[in-house]
Amino acid sequence: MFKPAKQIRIFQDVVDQIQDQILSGRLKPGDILPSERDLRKMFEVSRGTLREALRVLEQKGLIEIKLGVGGGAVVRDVSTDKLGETLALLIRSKKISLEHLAEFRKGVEGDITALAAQRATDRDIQKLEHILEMARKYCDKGAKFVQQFLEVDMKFHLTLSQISGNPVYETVERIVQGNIIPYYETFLDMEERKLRENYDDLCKIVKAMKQKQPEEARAIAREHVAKYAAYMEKRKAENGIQKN
Amino acid sequence: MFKPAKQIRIFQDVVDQIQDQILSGRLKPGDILPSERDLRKMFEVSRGTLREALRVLEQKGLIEIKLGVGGGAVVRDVSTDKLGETLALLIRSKKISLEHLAEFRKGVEGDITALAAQRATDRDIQKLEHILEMARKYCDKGAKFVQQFLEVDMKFHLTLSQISGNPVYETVERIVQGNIIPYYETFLDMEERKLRENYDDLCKIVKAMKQKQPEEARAIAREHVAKYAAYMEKRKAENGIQKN
DNA sequence: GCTTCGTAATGGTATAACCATTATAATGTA
DNA sequence: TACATTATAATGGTTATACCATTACGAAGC
Repeated sequence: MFKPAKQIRIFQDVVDQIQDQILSGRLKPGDILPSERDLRKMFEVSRGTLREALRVLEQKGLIEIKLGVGGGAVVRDVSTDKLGETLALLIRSKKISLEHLAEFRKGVEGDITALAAQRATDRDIQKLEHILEMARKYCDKGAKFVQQFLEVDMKFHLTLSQISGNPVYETVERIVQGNIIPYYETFLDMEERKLRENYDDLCKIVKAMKQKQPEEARAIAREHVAKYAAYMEKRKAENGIQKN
Repeated sequence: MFKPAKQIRIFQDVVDQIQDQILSGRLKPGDILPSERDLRKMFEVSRGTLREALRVLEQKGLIEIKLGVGGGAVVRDVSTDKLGETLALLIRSKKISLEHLAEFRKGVEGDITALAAQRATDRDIQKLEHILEMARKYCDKGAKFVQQFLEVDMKFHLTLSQISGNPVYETVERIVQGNIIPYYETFLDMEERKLRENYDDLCKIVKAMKQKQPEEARAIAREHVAKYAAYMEKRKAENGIQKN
């Protein structure tokens, strides 16, 4: 019937107030909040309580703290970093396996590619072809440049997600890549044949996009991801056996 | 060449130590950490510093604090709650629109349904048919039971994500639903005809699943979501005009 | 055997002091 | 004058201590 008359935790009230100011846009990225000692007076709380509130806001990714004179809490642009961090926690705690993530990526990458194929401008295609050129360069240089090749491959897919025009896909792509890559990076000794195969896939995707065939592009992208995941899984298994 | 000799922020070291214990499984969900005063002594830090560390861990969703005797920091099961909260921040800060989220959902829901169609056991189908029954009940009762019907619809899709066998999809489904529903709930006056149409879609999905036709199921699911989103967008627009 | 109430453990808050870092201004030097 | 050096003060980071609020548990009383 009634709500408790007061907040149980004062610092939570401080968090809410500052967060509202940021999300409503009254505090913009780059703005610097008053010093802890000044804020303390405004909110009429102790410095410890205020600092607990700042820790929460910092952890939420809404502010970052700078030291020294003129330092303080700087309002950040709300970003997707924290989403990635939380996902990493889920992976580390074995709630989510890399196989599951790879399967998810297969679907998402397909959707992204199909959308991109529908919406790509000539300029977008040019951008992709430029990336393809770089990919080819590293591909020709042989197996020693796997690292660089894979970075370009990453860039390719990230660009596709941008072309899709949907920030959700862009975010998801970033998060998934950021969490899959580090785990696979141990097995970077990809054969040159595989590299070439990978490169050919990318070319086919761009070709399908040019011909405005979204479903064709989707199918290639799905296969592309599936092949990559399967190969990495194989290597992982081999490596696991070696360890015993 | 060299890293700084010490952590700049002591509480961060405390956070890392406790987090490692949790993620490695040495601290399990339900375990209670020593009291602040005891932890303070173990880490050899002040209580304020320790509390800042606890705030960070709490915000990460790794612990929750209980008051009173026998209270303290209880280790939580690493969950997906925080992912949803962060996404909510992105929506509130206008980085992501509901249209974008709906488009994303269309793709994901399709993938989920296709996977579920491949992997559903007889028991899974039974579960879905039981949900369908409830949906039909509310559907027959007419437009006054929209709220209940939509809850069942939600349950249906969540169950599909479970059947898919991939926790990533389950997580994504939960997050997306948790963020789309509240924004649409304002326009709950759905017509009975729409309700029936919605119900028919669900039936068709189950039918396709029974016949082991994943691609058919995918197509229906995609259309289903698209229709729903379009309808809600229409209502939102109407409502927006009324407000002027 | 049940209720009531006191007690102690524990998280939440406040205050005051000091340390570490850093931008800026003051000072010194070529 | 121009540049390097040093002092100063602002600001976040940490510590110590005390007190308040909440809550489980057991003792006292009915």
